[in-house]
Amino acid sequence: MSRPVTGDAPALSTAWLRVFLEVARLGSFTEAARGLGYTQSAVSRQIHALESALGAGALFDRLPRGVTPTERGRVLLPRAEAVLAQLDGARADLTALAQVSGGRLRVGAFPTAGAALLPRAVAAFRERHPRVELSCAEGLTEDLLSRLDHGELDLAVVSTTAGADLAAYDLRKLLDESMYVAVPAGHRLARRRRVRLAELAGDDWVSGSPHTERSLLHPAVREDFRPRVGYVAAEWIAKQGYVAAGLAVALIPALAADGVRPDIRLLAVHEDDIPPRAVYAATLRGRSAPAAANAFVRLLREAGRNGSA
Amino acid sequence: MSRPVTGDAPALSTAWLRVFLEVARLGSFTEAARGLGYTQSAVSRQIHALESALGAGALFDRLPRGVTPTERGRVLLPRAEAVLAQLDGARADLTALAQVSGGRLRVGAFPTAGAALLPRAVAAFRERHPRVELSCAEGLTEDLLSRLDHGELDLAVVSTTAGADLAAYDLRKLLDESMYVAVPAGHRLARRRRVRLAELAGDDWVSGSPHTERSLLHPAVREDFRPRVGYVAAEWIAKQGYVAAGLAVALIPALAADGVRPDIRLLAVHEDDIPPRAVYAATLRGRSAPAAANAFVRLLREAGRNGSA
DNA sequence: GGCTCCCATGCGACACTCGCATGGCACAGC
DNA sequence: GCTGTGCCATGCGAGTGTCGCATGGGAGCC
Repeated sequence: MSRPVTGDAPALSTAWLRVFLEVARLGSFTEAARGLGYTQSAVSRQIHALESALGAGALFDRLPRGVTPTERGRVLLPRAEAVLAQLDGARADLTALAQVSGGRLRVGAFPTAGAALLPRAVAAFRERHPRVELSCAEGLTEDLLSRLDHGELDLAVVSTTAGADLAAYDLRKLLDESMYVAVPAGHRLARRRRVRLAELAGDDWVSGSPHTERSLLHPAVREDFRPRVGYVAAEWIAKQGYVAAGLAVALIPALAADGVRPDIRLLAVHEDDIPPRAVYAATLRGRSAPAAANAFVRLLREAGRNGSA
Repeated sequence: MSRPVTGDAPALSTAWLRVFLEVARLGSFTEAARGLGYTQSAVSRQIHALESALGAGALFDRLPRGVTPTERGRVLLPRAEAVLAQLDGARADLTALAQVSGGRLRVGAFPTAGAALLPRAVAAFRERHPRVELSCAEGLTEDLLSRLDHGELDLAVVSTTAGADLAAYDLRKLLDESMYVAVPAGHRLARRRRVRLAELAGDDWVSGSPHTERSLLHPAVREDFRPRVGYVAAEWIAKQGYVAAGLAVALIPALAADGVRPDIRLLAVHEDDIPPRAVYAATLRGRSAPAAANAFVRLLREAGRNGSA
């Protein structure tokens, strides 16, 4: 009904095929046995087993001075070689996977990770495992997890912000991401290293959305801190413009803190005001991760340690 | 030193591969077991055996609701299919050989067989076994046997004339070939069916060679019959010319008796004068003949029975 | 005619694979 | 929250297969 081929044909051992090829090459059961570490009787039996598994008809003519393949044997020869070649190829493929010198890896990451974390890990991965086909995609955490579910991604770099159900995935923590406030170089707090958000209650804010619920400011809002969003800009490069011009201040995740323009200062936000976000590498729950994914996670952690987080 | 691949890798059973593919297709050990006629435990063990034969690393992730191939499993999938396809192909090749619907057959025959015996057998063979690649070569018996020895022929149609050592071959008798004397229609014995050669002692003969030792006349020469070779012609068509013109008589083997021109009569020679030549199909001693060769021999025998011999 | 070389086969030991039954794990439903 | 269900893993005993050892038989060579 379903499978077109491979009916109830008797199974056979690949050892038989190896013995078959060696016998054909050497023209002798005894010689082949010597070469393969078998007894002559074992070779004789294995050839007999192969002959009967393939149906009536001998594969070798037994001559007084060795053996010669019959017509059937000559026909089987290239097939047996192809079979063993495929098996060798399979083994090679698998060892390549184990040594992370083959296969592919599809990584997804939330946008901020693309600033420094991901590029660093990708660069290191490309250098160490150049033969792995690596592809990176950007997306929001929810979207990434969905693509993970659909088998479109092997690994997703996500953060705990969204309400997504991370418990349904295997997580490996990469880093805790703290938050900064970007202020213009001439700001009154510009010399400080750390601030409480209440100190900035009077400033105008530039944010990704006019509604704080949908922006980075969301976890910071409380009674004594209701930020006034004076400007809206989604891209960090635009936010920088407003900040540098002295019009507003802005929140910036630590992962995006690299390469900020020189006329802007970054002040660490107290973790009681905005708790650090955990950044995870997520894989499907219960699924064993590809070796390449494990190697990539290792490099992501390194990148997280070396970078500012 | 010699073989590049297939080191001492552990052997594996093709049954494991079939089970592997079925499990991958159905996503369940239990379902695969049902379809293949195994127990679930047997499937579990076979997959485990395959996994350990291919080195560390699982091929399936065991989930609460069935299994899913791991990366390794996905890589192995096409390889396993290729292996089983090659095995199916091998089986198909072998059954084609057994049913004489494939393979090749190289036949050699001595020249006279090409007159009628061989063409008839070839025609019948081509009709019944159109997918066998059949080739025919002509040659003298000694030459044919040599080519058989060198593996250039699968089957040789030979006769006992030459001093060749037929005992070194496997022979299957096709027919006993008697000899005829060709005489012009107006010859004094033209109405006879059988003659003794002594009755033709006074006639001129046309023969393939001026020396009787190297012609068909050789076995006929004795004290009371020393034929006078008046004309020499190698080709039977030329001999016919001399005979039809009333200039000479000629010996003709039964196999060449077909299609003789109407102004010539053929008289059977008494077998005491020239003993019948045995015609054999020869194959290498001890070598099992291809199925196509056996079929061809059968057709040769039929052709020999139906033709004039 | 004896010798040698090669493959086939009976024998006992060992390993493998099977089915049966049970156990463990995770999810679903009451 | 607990039990039921579905799925895979595994211990056990029986049957089969495969091995090495030893021997037998057939064909050529000296």
